[in-house]
This record gives sequence, structure tokens and C-alpha cells, in this order.
Amino acid sequence: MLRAVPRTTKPTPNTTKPAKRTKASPAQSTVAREDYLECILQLIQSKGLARAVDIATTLDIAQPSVTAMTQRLAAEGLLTYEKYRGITLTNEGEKLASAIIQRHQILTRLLRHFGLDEATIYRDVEGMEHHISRKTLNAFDALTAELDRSPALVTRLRAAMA
Amino acid sequence: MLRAVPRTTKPTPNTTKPAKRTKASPAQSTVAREDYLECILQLIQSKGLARAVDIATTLDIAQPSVTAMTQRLAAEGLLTYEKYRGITLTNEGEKLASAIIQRHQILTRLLRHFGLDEATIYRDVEGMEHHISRKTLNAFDALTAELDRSPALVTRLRAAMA
DNA sequence: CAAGAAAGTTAGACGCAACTAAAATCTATC
DNA sequence: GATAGATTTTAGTTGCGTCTAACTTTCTTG
Repeated sequence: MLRAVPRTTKPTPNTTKPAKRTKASPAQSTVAREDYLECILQLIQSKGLARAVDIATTLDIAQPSVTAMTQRLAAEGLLTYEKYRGITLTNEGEKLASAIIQRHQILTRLLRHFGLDEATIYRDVEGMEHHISRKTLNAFDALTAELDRSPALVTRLRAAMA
Repeated sequence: MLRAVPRTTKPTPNTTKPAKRTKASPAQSTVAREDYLECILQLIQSKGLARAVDIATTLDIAQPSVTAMTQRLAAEGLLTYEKYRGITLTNEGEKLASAIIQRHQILTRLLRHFGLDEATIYRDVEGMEHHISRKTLNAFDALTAELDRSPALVTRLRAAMA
């Protein structure tokens, strides 16, 4: 049985409050959106075009979900889309997708220095990539460069991890 | 006008496919859940108890949302909850919450080495913390230790970031 | 060039996690 | 100890991103 709580405990105003949710702002960049853009640009680069089946397979998602998201992204001006035809990224969409892929690569390169298995690297990059600021990304990039040029550092690191 | 796409393009089976979504498994650990647990344990540690108002204020969320999540977490055995009374973490819930807070701290310590503003650090940690494996976390921890003991390295790093 | 197969779309539903408005309960104070 | 105010809960919606089933369009191939 829990005791009732005395109301004398004042709710301290909380200094570290996260920023107010920007609700329903058009064309906000969510995780799923970024996954699609990344996937689409990669498909275009690797096989010249991005088809719904391939997007669905790559992201392990049902095809109707791809159609739905495609329409959203089109409405937001990130890609061009004609029913039953094909998908093209707009300039804005391509710029965004490129940035996303670059982020992905920066993170992957960093994690590779730790000698983790590829599956872990892949999952963690997938998880983190959508939530990192440019500033931190720059730091990670610099860090990777440092690790690139200092094998001794990498060795020390891996030893400490064991 | 987009041209129709020749179907000769075979969908390459895709080697890097992410793992199948574990759908609807009971008590899965989602981002929101982890945020609540983290917040609740911190409130308990800092003021002896976690009240819905304070949770709502801290997470910048409406109070009814707190009730809803509280009930979910209770149903999953992560906390004990009696209507209109109070919230207590179960052993499992507390263990989980501790791990979450520890993760948070590891990430914060690492990012602090890069000389970023606290707001950026906070936001990025918030974003990344829910998506990092233990392995990568260990690597980050070791990395932080390395940076702790090598100010020269930190200096080189910050120079490279500018 | 006409099936049949493959790809894409629509329609309808669901779960999560949030919201507002209104009702219920608790606490403090007089 | 009644009551005003604070806190919590219920009820009912909403938006995102997913799903399945069924339908339409496009492609391929005999």
C-alpha cells in the first residue's frame, strides 16, 4: 500500500527543460522520412532509379507504406512522384538525402575504429544518425581523423574496452 | 512527365537489411518509455518521490499523458502504481532506469570533451541515448577515459573542429 | 498482342504517444 | 471538519507510420 504524498514538495521549475515540441510544422524531418530519403538516394546511385519494391525490401517495410510515405514526401516537395510511374528527388530532397548519407558515413567510420562487429555498427548508426547535430558530427569527424592517424591510440582504446 | 521504368532491373536481395521489426512484443523498450523511467528515477533520487506533475513538467508533457504512460509501465512490471497515490519503481524498473541514466552520463561526458555548448550536448545526448548498444557505449567510455588523460589529444581535436 | 505476373495504389485498421476538456480525488487551511 | 485549490485520472481525439486485403496499372512473355 502506497502512502499518499504530502503536497509540500514544490515542483522545482526545472532548468534543463527540453525545447517545446514543434507540433505539426509542415515538412518536419522525422526518423522515418530520413530513412526513406537515405534509401531512395542510395538506390538511385546504385541502380539508377528508386522503385517502391526495392525501397520496401531495403527498409523491410510493406509496399503500401512506401506509397504512403512517398506521397507525404512529395507533398512536402522533397521528391517528385507520378502515380504508377517513378520517383525522383527534388533538389531540396537530394540535398537533404546527401547530408543524411554523409552523416551515416561519418558515424560508420568512427564506430569502425572500435573493432565492433558490422551488425552492431550498422544498428547503432541506424539508431543514432537521426539525432545528431552538425556540431557533434564535426567533433566525431575530427575524432575519426585523429584515430585514423594514430594507430597507437586505437590500440590503447581497444585494450581499455576489453 | 516521368517515363515508366523497365522491369528488367532486378531487386538485388540486399545484404545489409536491418533486422525484422520485433512487432508488438510486450514490454518493449521504446524511446518514450526510457525517457519516463530516466525521469522518474532522477526525481526519486533528487526529491525522494516522483509525482505526475513533476514528470510532466520535466518532460514537457501534459499530465494525462503521464498517467497513461504510468499505467503502461505498471502493466509491464516496471513500476508500481496506485491510483491517486504514488509511483515506485520495481526492481526491474530501477535496474533499467539506472542503466539508462548511466548511458546518459557516458554520452554526456564524451560530448563535453568537444567543447560544445551545453544545449547541444543535452539535445544530442537526448537523441542518441536510446539507440546505442552496450558495445558502442563501452567504446565511448574508453574513448572518454583516453580524452581525460590526454589533454593534448583534446586540443588537437578541437583545433581540427574549427 | 493477349494473358498472367509483377509492381503500385487505395481503403480501412491499428498501436503508440501525445493532446484537451471535464470529472474525481486528495491536501491544506480556516 | 468543510471547502477551495492542487493533483490525478478518465474520456475522447489526433497524427504518424505501420499493416493487410483487395484493386489497378504496367510489364513480360509465349
